[in-house]
Parts: sequence; C-alpha cells; structure tokens
Amino acid sequence: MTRKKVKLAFITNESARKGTFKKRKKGLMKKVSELSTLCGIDACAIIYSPYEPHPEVWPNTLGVQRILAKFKRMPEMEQSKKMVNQETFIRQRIVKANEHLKKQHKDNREKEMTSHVPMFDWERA
Amino acid sequence: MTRKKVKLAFITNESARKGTFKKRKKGLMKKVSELSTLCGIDACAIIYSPYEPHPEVWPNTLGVQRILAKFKRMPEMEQSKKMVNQETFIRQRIVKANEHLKKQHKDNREKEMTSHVPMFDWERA
DNA sequence: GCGTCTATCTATAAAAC
DNA sequence: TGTTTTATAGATAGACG
Repeated sequence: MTRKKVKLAFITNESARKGTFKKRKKGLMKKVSELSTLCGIDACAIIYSPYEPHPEVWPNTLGVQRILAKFKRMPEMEQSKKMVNQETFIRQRIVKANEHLKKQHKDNREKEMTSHVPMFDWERA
Repeated sequence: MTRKKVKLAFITNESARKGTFKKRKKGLMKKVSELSTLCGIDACAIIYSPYEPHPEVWPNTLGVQRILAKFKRMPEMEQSKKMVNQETFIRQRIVKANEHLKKQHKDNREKEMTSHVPMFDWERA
C-alpha cells in the first residue's frame, strides 16, 4: 500500500534531472505524436533545454511554423479563452484531490468512525 | 480480460475519437506541465481540434507567444538542426551519407579517376 | 453524448551494468 | 556518463450510469 510518490518539484540533482528530462521528453513527444495520429488533429510542442543548443520540436520546424502563423492570426481576446493554463490545471487537480480525500473520509467514517486529521490547508474551514 | 491493443491509427468512430481526444489532451498537458516543473525548462504545447473554436495551449497564451517569438528568432538554417522528428532524422542521415559519398567520390577521382554510379535519384542531376 | 470507474497498458524512477 | 532492466506509479480504453 505504501506507494512511491514522485514529488512534483524541480529536481535539484543535476544528473537525475538530466536523466529525467531525456526520458520524459521522449515520452512527451510520443504522446503528442499519438494524439495527432489517433485523433487527426493539428498540434505541436516546443521544448527548450540547457542540454541542446536548439529547441526540440514536434512534429518538425515547418509544422511548428505553420501553427505559429495560425496562432498569431487569432485575435488577442480570443486567445485568452479556453486555455489550459497552469493555474487552471492546478486548480482542477486540487479540486480532484480534495474530492478524493472527502470520499476517503466518508468511507473511513462509515467503516470505523475515525476522525480525520487534515493534511492540507484547504481542508480546514 | 479484454485485450486493449490500441491501434496507432486514426480512430474512425466519432464518439470514441472525441473521448480519446479529451482524455489524452488532458494527459498530455499534464506531461508538459510536469516536464517543465521537474526539469525547470521552457516548453509549450498547442493543440487545435474540431471540438474547440480555439487552440488549447500550455502554459498559457503569453507563454506560447514568448516561445514562438524565441523560435522565430532562430535563423532558418539553425531550425533545421536538432529536431525531434523521425522523418527529419532519416533525412539528415541520408544527407550525411550522401555528403560522405561525395567526399569519397572526390577522393577516389583524385586518386584513381574512377566514375561514380549513383545509388539514389537525387544524386542524378 | 458525458462523467466516472477500473482493469489493463504505458511511462518512468531507481537500480544495475 | 549512457544504456538496459525492472518494479511501480501513472495513463487510458472500454464499460457503465
């Protein structure tokens, strides 16, 4: 039951960070490729890193330039809508985590009537 | 007990394709987010789809615009290098092989005045 | 069709080379 | 330092409501 938990934070160990970067970049490129193929959609990814002098991209330079041009054509106002931005993403994860915790609390209470010790600030109040 | 075995090809069933798109887009955005956080690197992703009027991006519009500007600044010649793209990769290998062949031909001519028999179409012309 | 669940597959952290 | 291996966390296809 004890699970290995990868802390979602900057990896301070240099070699570990480089190793993780290499592996995850590969996995990410694969994911973009698969999404594009499976769903027939237009997508691109650009990754800058200290390990390469140039950004690594998917699918290729022309593909990125085409999307870049398309993106620039979109009016500024429109660009602000429907974005999957970091803040929204984090909020969603917090909401889900919270819901999951609540469910567990409920299950626990039902099973053993134990009280819950809050693990996060947002659980208080 | 059913075998999943996802065929890596366009999903023709519309609803299945939409469902897969939604799930995988979410997963992809998470991956970009994690890579950026864990390795402290600059990255972005842009996804166009028929399900949304606007592209969905990571991390946000400004982040994408910053990276695109950075990308545009890179000289055309440089952009052709170091791309993560199988086709490009193969092309680069072919180019390299070709250059190598030319060099050898030159060396050979200089040494023994032998003629070259083209192995590829592009060598003719 | 859309959100949730879960069995199963995939990605990857850590270990070992 | 990179590559391969392996055990586990994480992603997701199909099922269900």
